Amino acid sequence: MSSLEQRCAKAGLKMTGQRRVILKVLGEASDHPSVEDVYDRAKEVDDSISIATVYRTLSLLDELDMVIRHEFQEGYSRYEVNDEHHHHLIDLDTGKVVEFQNDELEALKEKIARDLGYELIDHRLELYGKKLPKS
Amino acid sequence: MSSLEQRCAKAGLKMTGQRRVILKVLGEASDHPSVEDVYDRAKEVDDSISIATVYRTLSLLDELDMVIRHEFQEGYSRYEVNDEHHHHLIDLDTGKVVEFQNDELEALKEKIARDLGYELIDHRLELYGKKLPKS
DNA sequence: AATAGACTTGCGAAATATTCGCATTTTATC
DNA sequence: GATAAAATGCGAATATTTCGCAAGTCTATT
Repeated sequence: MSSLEQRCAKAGLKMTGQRRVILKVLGEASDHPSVEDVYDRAKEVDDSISIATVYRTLSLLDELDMVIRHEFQEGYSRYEVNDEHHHHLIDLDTGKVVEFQNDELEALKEKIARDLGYELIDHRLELYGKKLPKS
Repeated sequence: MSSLEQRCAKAGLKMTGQRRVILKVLGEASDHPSVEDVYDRAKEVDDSISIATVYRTLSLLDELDMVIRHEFQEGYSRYEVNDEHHHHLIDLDTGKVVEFQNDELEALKEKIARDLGYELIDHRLELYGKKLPKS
């Protein structure tokens, strides 16, 4: 049983064939698949799966905080498994997504929120850039 | 002629009654109106205006960099005039949007992008928080 | 291993947000 | 004022996501 399946069980979700497939797809994805992407990959394993189930499952996983839903200004959502905290830099020429993490940034965000009188619950940061010529 | 109208003229856009109304609505907004909001406010001035025109105008203004389009994870877009650079903290209890600016943050973002080998073209940062009890 | 009952699924329809085609109107320019 | 290009309104089309419901499946309990 995968770690994702365990977390689902702990949340009281029934482990159906469709959910197992979707969790497998998510666990194996190294990109940030859209709902359609997840649907396509899941269909390769179980052709009978419906896109409504993919939507419903991803919503559930999002509520459980097991995945992160992104809206990279494309008009649709992309998902990734929520394990290590990080942010994204989107290459404006290729669409490639680079992940990064920065402790100084984390501290600064906390401080900004606190200074505004707020407890920081969540946040999102996206950088959009173009590749620099190698120097 | 408002400053927004001037910028439109400079871009070669024709100044129609509808555009004038939409620009006025945007210029007077102190919140972050959705397309529907802009449409409603514009209709109070000119009842014949169509929502398609509002969509088209906002898209144009976005391309011209005269407005900023936000997607605060609500399933629709909100707009604001692009004057002073700033970011947003969204109050999770009330939905209120607090604007802020932080130079240290700006410098850090530039540095992160550069270290990853990218020129920073654009970025977005949103903090989501809950109000701290006054101490 | 049969059963109950709640949960889940697939399907198509519906809801939402946004874009588009096209005939008509308006604008800026001459 | 005539002209060409641009903009508008309308309704239809698209795209993404949600929903209702009948049928199927899972888990716990006999």
